[in-house]
Amino acid sequence: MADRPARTAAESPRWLTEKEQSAWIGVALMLVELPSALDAQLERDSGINLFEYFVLSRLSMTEPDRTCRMSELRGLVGGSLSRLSNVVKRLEQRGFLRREPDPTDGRYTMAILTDAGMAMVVAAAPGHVAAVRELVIDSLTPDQLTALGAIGEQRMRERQADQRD
Amino acid sequence: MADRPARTAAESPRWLTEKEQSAWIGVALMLVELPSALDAQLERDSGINLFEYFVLSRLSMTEPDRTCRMSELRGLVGGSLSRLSNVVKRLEQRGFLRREPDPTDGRYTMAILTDAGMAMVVAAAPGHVAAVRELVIDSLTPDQLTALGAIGEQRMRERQADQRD
DNA sequence: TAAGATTGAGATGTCAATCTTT
DNA sequence: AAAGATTGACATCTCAATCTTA
Repeated sequence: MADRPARTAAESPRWLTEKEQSAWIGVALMLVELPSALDAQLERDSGINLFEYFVLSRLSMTEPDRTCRMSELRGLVGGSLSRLSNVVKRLEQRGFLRREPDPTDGRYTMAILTDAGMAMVVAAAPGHVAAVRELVIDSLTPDQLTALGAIGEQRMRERQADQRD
Repeated sequence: MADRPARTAAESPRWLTEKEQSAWIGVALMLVELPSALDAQLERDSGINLFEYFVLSRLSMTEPDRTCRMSELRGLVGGSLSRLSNVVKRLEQRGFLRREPDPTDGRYTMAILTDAGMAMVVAAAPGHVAAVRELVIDSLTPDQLTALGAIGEQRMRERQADQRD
């Protein structure tokens, strides 16, 4: 993911410094391991995966009626619209949310959290939060948390610009 | 992924504070978006995905002979051994590495980077490094980089303990 | 025609079961 | 029997093509 290949002469993009490289390798490992670990906890304890939880959780926070257009929801959870569409279909089949065309403009689809979906989020949250604490938050110093928060915010801002699908 | 569900009374695990929550949502978004973005660049420019690149890259750094047991390599790249096995099989079929049983102990499999594999890493690295800079490193302050590095390192240490498969 | 959303085919990841060597 | 590695079945993600409404 990072790392210069042994050594080569000609091409010189700005290689990573030692410090950058070791930081990046750590991040890369985190990218590989964190999702699996959080997936495993949720799957085991609640029967849903991380992305499904994230979708339900974000939807549960939309005011005032836990309802949201697919394209807005995509903005809240990241990833592609087709991925979201697949996941939402699965969640609908399991009764955690339902979809309705937007009365205002039939091109939009509204995703609406059901009571069962809300119950699922409420039931799954404690275990998930505990895992997030254990694997990430509680191992950070206040300064690190601040830094991470800033990184995250920036990421969220950049995301606005993107388009996929 | 984080976030308390509206509000509930009884169960009180240590919920995330406002600050923790927004930091975590940012990280969660990063977990969703970064791999796709890096995957896309590598796939487009070099025909391999992020995890494949990571495997080849880490193998290219093993001294002195770019050779490594599967189980050691798994430690270098994270993830499960079966995932690694699948990826290595694909990379072998494409000629980027080969596998041989360890002469010392037939239970081990050695993964050996071929010249073609080395050439692939060398060719793919500049574009990948540029993407890593653009999407991560260059948008961080020195403090943030330090923090991220610390998180990563810790992750690497914890990983040692894990066992999967 | 364009925007939003969905679908289907193919690639990849996961989990449990299996195989090989010790 | 145990360790290391692989396999196969199934779930999920991605990309391109399609469908619907405006």
